[in-house]
Amino acid sequence: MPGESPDTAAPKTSPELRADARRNRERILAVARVVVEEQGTEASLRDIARRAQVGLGTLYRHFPTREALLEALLRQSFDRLAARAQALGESEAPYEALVAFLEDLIGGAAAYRGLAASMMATINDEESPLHASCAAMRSAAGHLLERAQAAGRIRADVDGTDVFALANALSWITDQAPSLASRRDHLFAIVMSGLTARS
Amino acid sequence: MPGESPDTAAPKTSPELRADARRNRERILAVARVVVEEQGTEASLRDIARRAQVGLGTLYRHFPTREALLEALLRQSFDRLAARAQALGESEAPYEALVAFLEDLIGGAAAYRGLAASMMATINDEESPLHASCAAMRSAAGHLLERAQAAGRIRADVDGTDVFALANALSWITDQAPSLASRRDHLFAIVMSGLTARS
DNA sequence: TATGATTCGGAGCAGTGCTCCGGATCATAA
DNA sequence: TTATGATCCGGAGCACTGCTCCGAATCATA
Repeated sequence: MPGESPDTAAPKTSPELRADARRNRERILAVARVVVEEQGTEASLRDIARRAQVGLGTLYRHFPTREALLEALLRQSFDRLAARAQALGESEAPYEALVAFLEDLIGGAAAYRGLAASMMATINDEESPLHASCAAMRSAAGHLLERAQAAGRIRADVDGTDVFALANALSWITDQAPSLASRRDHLFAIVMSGLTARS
Repeated sequence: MPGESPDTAAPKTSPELRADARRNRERILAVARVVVEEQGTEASLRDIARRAQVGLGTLYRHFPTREALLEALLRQSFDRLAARAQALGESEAPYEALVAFLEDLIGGAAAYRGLAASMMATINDEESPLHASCAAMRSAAGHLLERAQAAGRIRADVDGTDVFALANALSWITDQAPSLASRRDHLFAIVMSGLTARS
């Protein structure tokens, strides 16, 4: 039988999950979304497995690390943000486009407590599953920044990482002290004012 | 004996620890300082007890909560910062005094990883042992802010909590991404620029 | 030196992340 | 339809965490 069907026996790159596996994967994701919303990105994985009526091993097989699970939860949001940046890149108002994108980014980071920290961690950790999709979004956003700088609206001595870090830092403030949530827009305006180029 | 010496027999507010207790307390603090420097504010308390050659119960008796231990580690720094704010309050340059204080605050928060988060937590948690000493420092700093605002150098629509949150957020950035440590002063300048009053 | 209050130390409980593998489940071929 | 074998599941188990509790050791005092 060695020569029978070498091609069909070849390692499949996307192995078409078995029916039960597919079901479990989706249940885990659905439950994870709820639990992470409740407990933040540091939610108990055991709890997620329990509430998904799935063994702990099953969860770890589908999502080997916590970041892998987060990535599955967030990929859609990242792609949406990247697309948003792309769309805003066609806009005629560079500064306003950047502001609109950052508002979106900061608002998105508020979805899960601890998300800002997770995103910051991807800056240095190239191995993180979150790194790729997050970096893609950051690079798309980089265009908006450069355009606003070229238009003379944003000071030239900042880069995309600076702005990304500041945006996450603002999200973090609300994470830590929910009582400051009402100040978020105000603090954002202050930071934007600091980023503005002076003549 | 009721009338003998009611005062000396009265409940002692600071119960003069026993000799061995005093020794242990100091050893724990010394070790904790090292371990927290290594592992951050989330350091393993068991590890601290082990390295202090002390039982876990002993550690918990002297410091019932993690915050209590942190408070003991930080009280001196808080007092120093409060005194610094007081001293700078006499200065003739309100804006420069505020900047100097904030630089000191941010630099201090860099001592332990996670410290910025711990300080932010005290804003809402009045029960935290850190709350009192931290609030004292904040109020001392409040004067510096008001003076800079009265001098027309800082915009009037921010309060002490806003500035405190922004300062901690800057410390947090370095916490999360040590690679951005070199940008800290730059990011601080940007935020200060945002806080500056425009004519 | 004996007594009694203080303090110590770590066993124990419930939780966490993560690994590993015997057994159940599914797809497929007969 | 049934048997076979690859795939996937589930949870016991390990090492760690924070925290409590109480018998035993230690200290101060009479």
